[in-house]
Amino acid sequence: MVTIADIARVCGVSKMTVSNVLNGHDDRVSATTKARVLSAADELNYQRSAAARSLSVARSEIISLVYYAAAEGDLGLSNPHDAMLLGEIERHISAAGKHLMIHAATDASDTARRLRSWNVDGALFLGVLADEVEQLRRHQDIPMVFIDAYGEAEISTVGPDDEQGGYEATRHLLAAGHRSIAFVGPGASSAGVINARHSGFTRALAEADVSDEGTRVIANLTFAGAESAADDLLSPRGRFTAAVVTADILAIGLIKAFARRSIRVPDDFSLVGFDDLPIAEMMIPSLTTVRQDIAEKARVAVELLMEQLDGQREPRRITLQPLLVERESVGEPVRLP
Amino acid sequence: MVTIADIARVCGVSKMTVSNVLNGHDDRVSATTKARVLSAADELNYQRSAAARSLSVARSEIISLVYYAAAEGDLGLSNPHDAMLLGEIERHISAAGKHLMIHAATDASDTARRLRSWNVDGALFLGVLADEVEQLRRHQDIPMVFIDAYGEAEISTVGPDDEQGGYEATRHLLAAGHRSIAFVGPGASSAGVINARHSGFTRALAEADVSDEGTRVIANLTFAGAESAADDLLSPRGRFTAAVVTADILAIGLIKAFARRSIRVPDDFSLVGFDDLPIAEMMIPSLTTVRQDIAEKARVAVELLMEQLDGQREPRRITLQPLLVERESVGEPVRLP
DNA sequence: GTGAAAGCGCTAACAA
DNA sequence: TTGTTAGCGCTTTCAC
Repeated sequence: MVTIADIARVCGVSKMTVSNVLNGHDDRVSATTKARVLSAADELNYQRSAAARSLSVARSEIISLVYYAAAEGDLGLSNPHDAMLLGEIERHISAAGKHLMIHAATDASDTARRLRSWNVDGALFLGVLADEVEQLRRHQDIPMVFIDAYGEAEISTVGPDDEQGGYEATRHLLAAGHRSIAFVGPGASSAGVINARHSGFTRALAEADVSDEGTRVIANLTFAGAESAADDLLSPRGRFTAAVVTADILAIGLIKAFARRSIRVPDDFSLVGFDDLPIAEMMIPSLTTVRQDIAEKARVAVELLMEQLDGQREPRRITLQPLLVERESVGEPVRLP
Repeated sequence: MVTIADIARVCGVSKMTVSNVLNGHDDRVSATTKARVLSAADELNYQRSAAARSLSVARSEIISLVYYAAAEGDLGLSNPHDAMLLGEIERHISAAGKHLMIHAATDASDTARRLRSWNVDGALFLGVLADEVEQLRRHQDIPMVFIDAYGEAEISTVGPDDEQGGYEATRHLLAAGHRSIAFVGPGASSAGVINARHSGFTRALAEADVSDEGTRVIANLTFAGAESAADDLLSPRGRFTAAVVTADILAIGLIKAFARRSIRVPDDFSLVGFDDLPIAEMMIPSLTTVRQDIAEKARVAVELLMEQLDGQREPRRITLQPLLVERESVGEPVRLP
């Protein structure tokens, strides 16, 4: 391994001079020695040791991305949304000259330990758990930004305006003439995202003077979940003519489950999804859905983090406007026989 | 920040003793002091500095996952396959007590630089580029495992047996009675994966005494790509009755494009995909496809890497057996009018 | 403009 | 069983 000592020897200067050159402290070194050092560094293919630097300046230039994986062998990172987000985040972190570590976490203290271990400069959190933030902060008070998180804590967050998304999805169905609209999503235990979307749903119904009684249908984000939700939606037959579905993947499952029951979308039943996954466009029928701008979300998340790294202390909460993408899964209401 | 010096002071022992305790060098320390040190460490909420340790032992416990993102704003990590793989890899790396850094890379020397910077213990490569390995190794000779990579280089690799996959997909169509079968995938410039699958395709056709002349159809993995491929497949009408498609996502696009042209799958045309994405099952029709066991791939990749970290020098090439998952997208051949 | 000394937190090697 | 010394590669401080 080649160190600044090697360069110093080659150039006949001290380590300090080399260090100054390499760090751009131009005022402390003559132009000629600078050139000499630089070319020697290049010659020797020098690469600064991040660990050594980190140790001596007490900054690591590492950003951690922490995502929460439910304990049960469930791989937290398994959907296109997360993948795209991660890819975008990596770009911005790299562009800022920093390094990205990722890890799944199940509990806050373990997470804090790992962040401290590398003296991570800042962390991005993906998923739930905003309320564990205090516990985290107690151990490790570094800049943190929470993505798609809900909670009361005083933290920087980025996420879609889910209430508005739920509202717009519902308005769209109402505008198409639907009055018997279900809200399909994971159960109560789940994250605030769902609740926010549900609030928007409720608001839209209220505005239209439509009751929301008995409209909430629980469905897990699995095939089986879609199957059983389909049964719920269709019994009794004609109970609902449309549904706001909290995830495209679930809407897709529903379309499938409906097909098994000879219910066609949108002819017999209308659906609005959430996310606008790449496949939403490719489905038959293609999915009308509420889009999140993932690239924008990543950009803002990193920006908020950098802001804090630059000294900004007050947390900021950014909500991104959702966009309703109209495609083929919404039609006029039909009463089934 | 609390260091071993703090613990040493509290316990009235030397730093060395603390270090020994913390590293489990039980033979060098009495049970009682060990207990004292341990409880003090716990008390003070001590966390070892990874940077300091890395510096002193010349090992970082960092594994890098490098994936290649084409230059053009294309986010390398955007599909479920990569996301799931990444999630699984993280699990294994974490379980092994190591840390995972990820970064997109466009050229080998940049990549090498970053690996050296953190003195990364080993690296996993996702995607192409196996042939740049020599260039990488020249700069940084650490354990490396290439996932889904093709090339001549002497390296450890994990990947599906694509030739076999292509073979089985084609056999399946032949068995269903098809004789006019196309092979649809990205162009020649693309990775070896495609070529391997194509070899399997050719082999199956040859065995069945079917000519493969003019059977290769080029299609980019985009919507537009699927559209134009659909045109190619259907002109002249009836040229093909089935296709082996090198990616589920492309097969899905094709189904859609076909639908626009009133061609139904599998009634009018049969398709076999590759990957078995989660949505493959959810499509209408659900997709017959060649599955890769992603979790297994991740497991093996990490295993190969650990092997090398443990001193194993000869590279190993592991191919994973593909599994043809029969679903609804293959039917009997029909000559279109 | 340049350099020497000290120290970041840790551990390997050697003494005691 | 425990402690001392030295050093990993870098930067900060202060002197020249």
